[in-house]
Amino acid sequence: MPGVDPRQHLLDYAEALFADHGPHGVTVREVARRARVDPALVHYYFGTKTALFEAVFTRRAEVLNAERLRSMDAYARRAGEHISVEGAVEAFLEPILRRSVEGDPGWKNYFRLVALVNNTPEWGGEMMTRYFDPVIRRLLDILRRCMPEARDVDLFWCYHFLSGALTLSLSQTGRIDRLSGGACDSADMEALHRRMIPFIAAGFRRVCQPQGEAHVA
Amino acid sequence: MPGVDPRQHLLDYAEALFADHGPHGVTVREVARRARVDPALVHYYFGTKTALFEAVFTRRAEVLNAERLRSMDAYARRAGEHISVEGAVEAFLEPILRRSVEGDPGWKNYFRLVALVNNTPEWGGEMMTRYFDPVIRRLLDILRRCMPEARDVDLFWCYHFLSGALTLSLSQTGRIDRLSGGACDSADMEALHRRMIPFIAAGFRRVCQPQGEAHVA
DNA sequence: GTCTATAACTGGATAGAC
DNA sequence: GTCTATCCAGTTATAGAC
Repeated sequence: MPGVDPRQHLLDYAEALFADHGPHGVTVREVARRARVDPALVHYYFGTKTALFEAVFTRRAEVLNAERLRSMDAYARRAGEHISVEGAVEAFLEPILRRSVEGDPGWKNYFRLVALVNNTPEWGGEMMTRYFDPVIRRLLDILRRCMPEARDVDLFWCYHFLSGALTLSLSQTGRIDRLSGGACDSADMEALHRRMIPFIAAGFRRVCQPQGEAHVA
Repeated sequence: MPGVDPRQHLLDYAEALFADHGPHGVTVREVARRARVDPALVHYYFGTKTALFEAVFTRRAEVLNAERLRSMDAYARRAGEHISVEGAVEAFLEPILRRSVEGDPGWKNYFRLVALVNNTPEWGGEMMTRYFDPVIRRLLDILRRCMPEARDVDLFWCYHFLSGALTLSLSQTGRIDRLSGGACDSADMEALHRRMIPFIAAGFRRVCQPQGEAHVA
């Protein structure tokens, strides 16, 4: 393979395999075989299998986090006083949903991996915190401005529901396709986007702002 | 261990380990070691590691599904014309949340395992469908009566959000504890219950019944 | 039913030639 | 940087004694 960085090449295949089977379900040899790279080179580049896993997780996290912070800042500036729960959630999710809609297979694999990690006790609590907390705090800051009377514990729990709904939707298990007998397509990220924002925003309002539920911005 | 069924005993320890690390992260030897049972007996009782995993998953699914169907039927009878989205979701979730509140460690491990499976492409689509679809169809039947104008695709997507929010909440990764700096306790299933029902019900209404959002039952 | 022994194999990791 | 050869710990699974 001329002109290809073998390091990035390995990360791509490791990402896809880790997303399907989880780190324990993947062997270094299998990653190397798929990438048509010698198994010993995986250790040359990354040292250990665990380090390879961390490298996969880090690579896109940094790109994504930076963009999500920009997206929320831009929204807050743009909206000014007319800030809304829908707008905040939209700004938080947009960088993820846009990449999903665009269909880049690397990003789709990455999101499946995040979903798996998020729901696995062995890594979930620690890794998700380490990589994504700053972005979430920014979202909650904006939501506090929309709902000044919201209690922090309510905001945290509602974010937890958002996180679960989002990661399952990104995990692409084909679940909703089977459940609906083909009426829904788990790869249709446009359909997801249209429903997810109002669903989540309505939930936040109901729990965090029980009195003011009626006035939708 | 006198008077203990070694089969159930093995299932308990396998359940706990599978829930923590996923099937690939667990060895038959480790299950046997924890259960203080000879490794060869695992094969004697269950045949293969995969069969052990299926046995773990099946054992409680049957108990739980039967009770969830009863719970929803009882609610539909009791509520009659005054059926509500909140009530339907509550009836659907009650058998799960009650067991979580009661704190039986076996059930808590099982719920963590379901969360992990739900978000792993390797098994998620197939196993969740095979075990849980009848219960979900019953929920959607009741919701259709609450929201006659709801479209099926909307109901399926909203259920998907419910499923993601629920399984992440049951996965007990300690995520929300860290995120909230200790203000929330992921093991506090009462706190979960109080917020989850209104959050999910509001989301369903907003997406499936955009016109009638104002009149809460 | 239970345990010992072992077959047959695969895993991560490395030393060292090129 | 790349690849061959290999170490060795650990894997599922089973045969066969008790």
